[in-house]
Amino acid sequence: MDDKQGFFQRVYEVVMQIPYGRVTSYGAIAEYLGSKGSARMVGWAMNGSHHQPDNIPAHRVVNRNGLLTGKFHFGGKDVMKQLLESEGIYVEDNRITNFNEVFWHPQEPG
DNA sequence: ATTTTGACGACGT
DNA sequence: GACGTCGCCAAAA
Repeated sequence: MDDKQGFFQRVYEVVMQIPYGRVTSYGAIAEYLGSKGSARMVGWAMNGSHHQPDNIPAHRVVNRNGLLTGKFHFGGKDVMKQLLESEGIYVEDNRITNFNEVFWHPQEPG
């Protein structure tokens, strides 16, 4: 909708489409956007997600290992973990144990 | 305009 | 299989 000012807005739209109780990886989003190698840009976009008008479930985005790499950006140290657990996602030692079960891919039903 | 960065990923050792 | 390095690419300083 409206004009996409850049790569960031594109990322936000995809992240907001992540279903409840599901997670995805930076690379998956980047690949969906056509820039497979720009997984870092996705994370960077998340850095600005806080000042976005919409609620960006950035806690549902983890790296390809299912590791909560960006948990430090949520203010607290275990905020991200608790958010994921609140959605039925099992997290242990900053890592999603059932990552394979809750993994979600953009533009795919599930 | 150039340089630095950065919540990653894949490959090499 | 753990650790190290390179590569990608776009935005902020």
